[in-house]
Amino acid sequence: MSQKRTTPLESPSIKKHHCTVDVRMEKLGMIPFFQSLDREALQQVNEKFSASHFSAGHSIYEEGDIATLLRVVVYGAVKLSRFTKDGKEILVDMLKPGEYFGSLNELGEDRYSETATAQSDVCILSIGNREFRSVLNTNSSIAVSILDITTKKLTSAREQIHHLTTLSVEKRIAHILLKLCEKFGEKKTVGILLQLPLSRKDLADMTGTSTETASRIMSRFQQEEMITSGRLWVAINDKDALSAVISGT
Amino acid sequence: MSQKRTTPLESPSIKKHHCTVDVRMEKLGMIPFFQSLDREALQQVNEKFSASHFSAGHSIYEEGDIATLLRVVVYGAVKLSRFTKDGKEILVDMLKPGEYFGSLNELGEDRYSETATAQSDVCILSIGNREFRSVLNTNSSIAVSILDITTKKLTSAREQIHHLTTLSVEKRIAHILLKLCEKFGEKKTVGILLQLPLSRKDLADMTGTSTETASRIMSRFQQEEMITSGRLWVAINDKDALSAVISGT
DNA sequence: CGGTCTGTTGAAGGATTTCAACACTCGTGG
DNA sequence: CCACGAGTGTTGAAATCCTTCAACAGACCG
Repeated sequence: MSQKRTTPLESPSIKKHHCTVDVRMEKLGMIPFFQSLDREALQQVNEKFSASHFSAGHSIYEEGDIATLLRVVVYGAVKLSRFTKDGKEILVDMLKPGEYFGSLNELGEDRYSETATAQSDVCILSIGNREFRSVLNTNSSIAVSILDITTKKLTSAREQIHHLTTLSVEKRIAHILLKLCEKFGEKKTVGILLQLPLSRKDLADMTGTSTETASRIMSRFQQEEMITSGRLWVAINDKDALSAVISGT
Repeated sequence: MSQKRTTPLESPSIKKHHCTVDVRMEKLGMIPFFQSLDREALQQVNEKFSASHFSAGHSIYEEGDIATLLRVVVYGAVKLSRFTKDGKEILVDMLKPGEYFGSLNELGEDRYSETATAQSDVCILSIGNREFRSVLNTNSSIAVSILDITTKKLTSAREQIHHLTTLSVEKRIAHILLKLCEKFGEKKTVGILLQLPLSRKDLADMTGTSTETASRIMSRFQQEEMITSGRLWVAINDKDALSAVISGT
């Protein structure tokens, strides 16, 4: 077993031609809430979107900016987070291709309640808030579909609240690792690699703890061979053991 | 100033005739997401709902039950909460008349992710999940309206996560008091009375702390005359002072 | 007027944060 | 090509906020 730790993550380079009209159509069609549309309706919707790219670490919009666009991740991972006055970051959600974010507000401008950052290099489609609402109004199946997604996110947020108030930091980290595993996991020769750049600070911000505590716990997990981890990457070796950590005393 | 502390809350007795067809129509019309309907459409929707009553403290449904009904609070307050294995309760939301709860799932039964309890005596309207989805599909304005509400709840849940991970217990309690004040507050001779039965344990469960800590902090607030409180009731005297607690060091 | 539910207060103990110092990785420019 | 520096990860020790355990007081109900 090589101890050499070159980053095992996929190269995040984006080929610009990813966002030609045809590929956009294909991507839009893959998005859960557009799956009910036929090709013609999809084409109509497609014309209202415009594409943009951001490289890793760059901000897409910031908390407090006036919210006008609804966006969809086409490629890469987007991090949603909030900041305290003294600069501490709280990680709200981590999005993968097919998920929406940004403004879904009623007309009359609200402001973004969180900051969106490109976690890796990303490709984004966006549409004006106003236009999207007219799509929703003409197409109730899309509205219902987005409602379902939002309801699930609400349930998940409430689950997180539950965890924050009842579980120890160790269990919270075990849980978030399993959750990320389901969403971003990719089977490799040994274990399941999380296909996104993930620092100790990101983990800490997701579980509401300090970088140091997250580091200590990850070290322990690694010693017990549940995970393997290096600079900005994590692989899970033993899901069952992590589950056991959560249920244990 | 009388130190006598008889409960200043409104008598929670429900007159049964509250739920005659006419009154139901009136109540339904007041619910935010039905306001776009004309009288005829409202009547059609109304026929699909059925009414029920629960007295304070009784369970409406429990976490894990099969979820088939969507419900709307007509009168009183409903508490949504979750429980840990060892019985600790986490308060997820506190609902007032006009708010919906229960199942909003896709067909193919899911289970309730939380327990609903009558916080006071309550009157509830309910409708089958399946039927409600057909209402949504024929009436996109309702779907959009519910989507808006759910989006707001999601934002609010995320704000709570933010608070849980960055604020001290004292600040979290100050914050929840202000939030409850906006939702359930009623101006009285002195201060603003929260129009719902609210124990120290409820406050603790909302802010993710222990009953004792909540009690200590409420005592301090009362000593500093920001609030007045007795058995199962709280009145806020000085909102600005509570805000100051949140922003302070 | 006793029992139960709710609220209060003290003291000990524990989980986590904070402060501090150091090691490692990676990209960049000399 | 190597050295440097910034970003990231690790580890120890002290400090702190909060929980837990325990005992008791007051309010409400039958």
